[in-house]
Amino acid sequence: MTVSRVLRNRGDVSAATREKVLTAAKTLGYVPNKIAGGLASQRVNLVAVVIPSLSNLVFPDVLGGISAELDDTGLQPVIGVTNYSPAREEMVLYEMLSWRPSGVILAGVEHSKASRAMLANAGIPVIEIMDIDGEAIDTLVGISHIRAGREMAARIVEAGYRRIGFVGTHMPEDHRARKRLVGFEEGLAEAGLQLEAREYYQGGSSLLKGRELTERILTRAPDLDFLYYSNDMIGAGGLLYCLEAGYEIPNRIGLAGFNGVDLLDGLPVRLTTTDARRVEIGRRAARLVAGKDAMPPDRLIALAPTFIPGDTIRAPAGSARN
Amino acid sequence: MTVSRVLRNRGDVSAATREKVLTAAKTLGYVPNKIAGGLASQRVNLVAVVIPSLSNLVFPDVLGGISAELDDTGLQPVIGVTNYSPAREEMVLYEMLSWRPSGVILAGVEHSKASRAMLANAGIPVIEIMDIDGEAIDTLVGISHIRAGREMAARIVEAGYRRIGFVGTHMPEDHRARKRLVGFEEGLAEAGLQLEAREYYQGGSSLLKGRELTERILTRAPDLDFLYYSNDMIGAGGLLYCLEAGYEIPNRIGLAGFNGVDLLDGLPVRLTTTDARRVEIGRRAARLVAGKDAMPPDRLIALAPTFIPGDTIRAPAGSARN
DNA sequence: ATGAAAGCGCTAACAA
DNA sequence: TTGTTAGCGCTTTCAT
Repeated sequence: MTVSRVLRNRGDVSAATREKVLTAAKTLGYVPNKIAGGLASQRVNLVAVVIPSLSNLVFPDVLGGISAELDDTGLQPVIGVTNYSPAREEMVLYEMLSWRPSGVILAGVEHSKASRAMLANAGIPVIEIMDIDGEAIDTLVGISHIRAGREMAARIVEAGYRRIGFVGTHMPEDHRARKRLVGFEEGLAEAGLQLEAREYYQGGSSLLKGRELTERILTRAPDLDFLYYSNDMIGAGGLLYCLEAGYEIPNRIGLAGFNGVDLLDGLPVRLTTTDARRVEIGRRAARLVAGKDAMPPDRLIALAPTFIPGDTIRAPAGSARN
Repeated sequence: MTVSRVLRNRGDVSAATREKVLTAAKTLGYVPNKIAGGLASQRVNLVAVVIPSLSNLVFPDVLGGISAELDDTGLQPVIGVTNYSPAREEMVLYEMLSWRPSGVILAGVEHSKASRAMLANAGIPVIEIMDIDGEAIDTLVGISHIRAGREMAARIVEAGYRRIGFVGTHMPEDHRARKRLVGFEEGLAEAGLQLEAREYYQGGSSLLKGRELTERILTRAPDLDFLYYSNDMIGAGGLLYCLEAGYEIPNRIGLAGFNGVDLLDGLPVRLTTTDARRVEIGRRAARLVAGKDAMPPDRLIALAPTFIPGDTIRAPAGSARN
């Protein structure tokens, strides 16, 4: 009926009736039923966004990018959280797809067979974000974490460090952290080096974890001259520990994290890290599902992880000191 | 038809046909259409959760509580973000209510008239969380931020501090931060004191902001002996600044934040703060919408903000030192 | 234990 | 420019 036309600004409606309908709707407190609308039109203005965690500082940034880019499109993000569990991811996807969203944005390229099948058959754009080291279901937007790890290794070696340790999460399902470590070790190997020590932890990242792990690894392997952390939060904890313990940074020991979170900008010393391009990844993914950008012909948008020097790594050997 | 019965484990279905349907569904990659289902049944397993921000460390915790408690109920949270804008909140609510969720959980008690009307007429449980200083639409779950501010003032005065400054956000729409300050000033007034200086900032909280503001306020008012921050993140930044600047903490100057985020646990010195009971608030709200708990007769679940002593406040005058 | 049929509140196509 | 009508894919009720 005409009401529908008015509420959706569709078709020709006289200004008079338009006005009438609008005021009637307002006074009645009418809220249209999108369930019926969606059923009738076979279209729904929702974009499913599936991420592993909200407490990880990384994902709010991605969501920010998505949300900013979706804002003027009439599309609405719907967020699902998997807690890094493939089984949960499958459930969440099933739930979300049963609402027939107009697109899916999900973190990572590792998914259960059933999840992949669901997504491939959904008949909607599926953008896998954050990580491009893997096989796309539809389209990938992200950085190579292998490359990020490898590049950091190169910088560290170049700066003259030789006895290098790693501190990171032991979550088999955090594939991006795992790939960074793989790339990192490859990078070291190219220079004829290998990791001297590793320290793993479970659960969320916090300054405290970073401290504890750093103390532990330096107790076990006191002659380490560099520590690579799997994220900035534990890296910052390690940094605080080293400062207190009196290590001279970056000469006696260097440190690097990963992500480039600006929350931590005010630390006593700026932590060396890699910007994971989180906001940009969110934006690009959203632009694709919104149809603002055309799908890339090779189904891939690869961004470059960006090295952030900070103060916890020496200048490369042979370079001018500033 | 029978298929529907199987997929929802309803009614009597023979094990044989049941099996048949299930395998057929799996091989076809069938995903039921909840839009149609929702329209037919007039029920939908979604709970709308509306919060101001995701980058604020507070809300992921609340969401964690909600999600944990909803997990075994078949209900799914759908998250909407308002960026502290009442207009956006109205839009988000409109969108969400048009999907006829089975409940709404939203942060704060300040909403536009239209928002209140929508929610009141939705005919579903509406739980306003975080803040109980205001008029409920339906039911409130949270802490009194006025009380939180007032109690912190009492502790500070009791510990013998007298020249007190405040560092906080200047967001007119962050009502909880505003109320804490109101309560704080009331608390000071009861002791015959008033704030000696204030420093406001805009935008997100970070360590760096905390540093800068602290330097600024201490430059303007060098004889302050206590700083109350509107959250832990800027409090931590201030703490780092004071440590570096050589202030003796907590004797020369004391510091306190708000929230009790454990992300920051590993700071060189533990920041005095107030636990805002975020996870518990999320849990209780979720239990209400899920029907696990009965609605409280007085439409209010008031939790107590919990003082966390930390190391940045002196022991109360006259108490035994430990 | 299974099938048949009505109808949820809209949209889209068509008629007036 | 406005009104009419037939579904959208399920759930619910009733009949078998």
